[in-house]
Amino acid sequence: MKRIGEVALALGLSVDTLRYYEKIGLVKNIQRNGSGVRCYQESDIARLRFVKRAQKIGFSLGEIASLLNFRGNPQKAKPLVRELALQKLTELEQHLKEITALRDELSQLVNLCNATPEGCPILDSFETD
Amino acid sequence: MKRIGEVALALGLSVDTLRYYEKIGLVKNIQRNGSGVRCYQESDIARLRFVKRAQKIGFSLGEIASLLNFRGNPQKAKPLVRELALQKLTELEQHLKEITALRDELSQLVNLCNATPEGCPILDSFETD
DNA sequence: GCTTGACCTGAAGTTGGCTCCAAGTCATAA
DNA sequence: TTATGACTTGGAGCCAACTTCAGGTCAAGC
Repeated sequence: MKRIGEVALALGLSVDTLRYYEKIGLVKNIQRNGSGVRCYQESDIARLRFVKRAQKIGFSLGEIASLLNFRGNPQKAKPLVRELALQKLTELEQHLKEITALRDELSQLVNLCNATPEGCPILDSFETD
Repeated sequence: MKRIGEVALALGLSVDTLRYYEKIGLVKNIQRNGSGVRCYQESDIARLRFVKRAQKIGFSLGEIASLLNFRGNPQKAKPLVRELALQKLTELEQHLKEITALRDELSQLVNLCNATPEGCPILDSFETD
């Protein structure tokens, strides 16, 4: 039965973020004490850890909401979760390719810049087709 | 002397984007005809191509504005541009590392999922510390 | 003369994930 | 008893890079 400040500290989230997660329905039915103060149960905190971990993997809060809904029914969930994970994996691979290409191109420009005594080959490269 | 629609089509940008670029000062002093219609000169279009190319390299519009200002003075610009490019390169490398780590972790989860006949190891992985 | 379509403007809305604010309640410590 | 500090709320603000909207002008074609 932790209060919001303790939970925030424990999880490395801000209290505003915790309230925001509640507002968008990512965590639900947080108990309140007589004064209206949120009292997080262990299960709520586990849910929040789930959110954090899934977010770190690259899922959006919307996708995490889906994952959390799947959680109630693991048998039904398996293929759906697998599909979501595969799709996310594809996105990451694509993202990776694009960034690698950018990195290589920029790296080449910087090398060129080192090798060129005057003028600015980086700016020049933007000028020509 | 092209009109905004032609330029948009030629560059693969929307007319709204072109007007937006003008609003934020990324392109300046676009001529107008008697009716107030924008008339883009070749130099304006070159500038826009510069913007597109720099954006593709991963520079933000703000950074591109700086680059464009440098352009007037290539000698002075060189070290500044080099520094900006190096910094961007570092960012890209960092980004690359993070995404690779995510990719690997998710990939492992999907493999585990393939190898596990029942239950959902992906969801399970979010549950435990 | 009327319609169509491209253009104009300033302002507001969108996205995701927070972050901050003002104004108020409540329990505890000095 | 009063001051502190953690909590409450609804709502606004933030970021980038657009996108959409409402309402208006203008030139060309039928």
